[in-house]
Amino acid sequence: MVSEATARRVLGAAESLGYLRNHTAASLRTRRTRTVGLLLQDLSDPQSALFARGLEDQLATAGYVALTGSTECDAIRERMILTEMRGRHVDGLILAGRAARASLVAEASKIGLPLVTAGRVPGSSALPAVSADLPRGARMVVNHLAALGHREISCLTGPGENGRYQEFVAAMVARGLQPYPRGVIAKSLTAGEGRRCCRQLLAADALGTAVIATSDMLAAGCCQALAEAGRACPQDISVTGFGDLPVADAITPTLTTIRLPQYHLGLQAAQLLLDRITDPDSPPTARLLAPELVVRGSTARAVGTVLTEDPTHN
Amino acid sequence: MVSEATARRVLGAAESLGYLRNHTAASLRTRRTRTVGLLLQDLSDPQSALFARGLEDQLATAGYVALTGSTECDAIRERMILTEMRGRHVDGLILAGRAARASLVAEASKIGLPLVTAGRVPGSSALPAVSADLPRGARMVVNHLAALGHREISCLTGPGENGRYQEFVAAMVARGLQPYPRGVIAKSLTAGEGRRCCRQLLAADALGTAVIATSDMLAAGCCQALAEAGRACPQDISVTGFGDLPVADAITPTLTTIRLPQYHLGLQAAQLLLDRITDPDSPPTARLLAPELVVRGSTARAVGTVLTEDPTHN
DNA sequence: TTGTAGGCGTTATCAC
DNA sequence: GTGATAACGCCTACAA
Repeated sequence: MVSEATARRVLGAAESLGYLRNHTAASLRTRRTRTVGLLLQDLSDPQSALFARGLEDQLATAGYVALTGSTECDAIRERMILTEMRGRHVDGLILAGRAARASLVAEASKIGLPLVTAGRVPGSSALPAVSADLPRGARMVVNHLAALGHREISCLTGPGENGRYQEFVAAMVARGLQPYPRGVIAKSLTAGEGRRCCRQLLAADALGTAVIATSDMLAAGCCQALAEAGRACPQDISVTGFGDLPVADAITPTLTTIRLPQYHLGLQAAQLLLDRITDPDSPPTARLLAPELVVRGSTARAVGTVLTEDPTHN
Repeated sequence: MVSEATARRVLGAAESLGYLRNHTAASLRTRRTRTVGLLLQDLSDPQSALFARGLEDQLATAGYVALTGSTECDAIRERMILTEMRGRHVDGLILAGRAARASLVAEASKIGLPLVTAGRVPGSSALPAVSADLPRGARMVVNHLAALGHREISCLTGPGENGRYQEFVAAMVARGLQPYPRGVIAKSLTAGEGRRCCRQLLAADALGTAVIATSDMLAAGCCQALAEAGRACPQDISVTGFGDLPVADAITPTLTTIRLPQYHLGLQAAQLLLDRITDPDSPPTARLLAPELVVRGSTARAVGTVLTEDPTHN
């Protein structure tokens, strides 16, 4: 109706005159706020923050912003946050990580808003979902250790990491190994707990030649316990982590671990939600993102072993 | 005009009927969105995330939410984020950490919105501000080391940490010490760079009996370099960090460091902004929050020294 | 005190 | 195509 160039000129002039479209009024009229709600357990968790940053970046490309609510997996908080977001008429919701527990997913679904879950193992639900390929990550670790000649591998896990632990067990079984001994369970995902559990395994002489920890913090604690016990890592015992937190590169020895694509998960979650908002009837795609094996200094050949395969190949 | 109890009953009934006040319409009418903008360098930085979480919690108590924008200290991004937030009619702005550089503060001020800066050393500006008491943190570290008998103390710093470094120098001078030798400057705040710089100091035999690092990550790298060089920490050399990141508790030895009250800074920043929104003419208070010395395993008495004062007292 | 109408700034519709 | 007009849902001022 009017040439592209002219349109631009007008818009430019408007802007230089200080005009800014009133987003609030537009939202009221169009019933779209270009705002989405992000529910996660705790924004201050570094992995969550990385996810949130990815989300922010992708949403920004479409003129969207996120409202973040930390649920702490508490029903009261969840209720309040959901109410707040409904009142603010968000265009969609993202449930990330542990916050995406069944009860919340159910409650959020009832609202009838586009919904995406992130970082949860895709279940039976027919929701769009993004998550890291945990089974694959577990296989990468197990294959790496197995290729280094490790046969007696213990496993250290903690609260909320049972999914990861199960994947490790499955990967070991697939490789003809079995956890040695049964997994040890920390009370929290802290270095202190990793240290304590590792000491316990040491005392029982039940470490094997390698320890798989289901999170980097536990692995870091493990390395501390080994150091204080005078056991050399990786010469005597190999240790692996999971997550590739900043800590992985900062401990001695540097930690071999699996890098989870948190930032990328954020990008993808945003895109999936934007797609859903644009076309609510689009099929609920699930996206699985590949993790990455980062080989550093905490893994080495099992003592008295000859290499038969490439430990960096998966 | 109507009794409190009745009002409650009506509101309760309304809610149970599924009524929710339309926030958008209310905002249009009242010209208040109960939304504030948070500009920081990078939401995925764990310290920033902790701050953002504090902000979120405090804002929530007043029915406010935050829109977060990661500026990366890039002028283009800053402009876009500011425009977006103006368009969305945020009620106020918070500039946190490195994002609060002079040019942005100036540009944001022009908007004429309530403004609070956080995590920057309070300058001459007449803006409300919250920040950690860096000079005090530096004194705590220096006093701790001095009380342990350390006299030859080297200092390791990195990009963006010059303020902290200056505080350390001042604290040392105040204690009658001088940095030994001049501070070494890492190219980034990573363990790798800390390792590299520490190796350099080791090679030049210029470490002294203690190393002050201006961030935990550099300190962690330092510990790695010492371990690989066979120098015992803390028996031969003490190391201190700054920040109390998760890594501080996960390395060997555990790191003596200064805990910065990031979460609390977030709470306070939110409160200051809410005050300013309620009464724009209130005086621009500046709030200084006390850091905390966390003594762990990386500091010990300097060799051949007798304790003359309590190193945990400040 | 109680009720009602007008307007916040957009956008979408509907005549022309 | 183009231009006027109503409506989004709430708040507030003013009239009854």
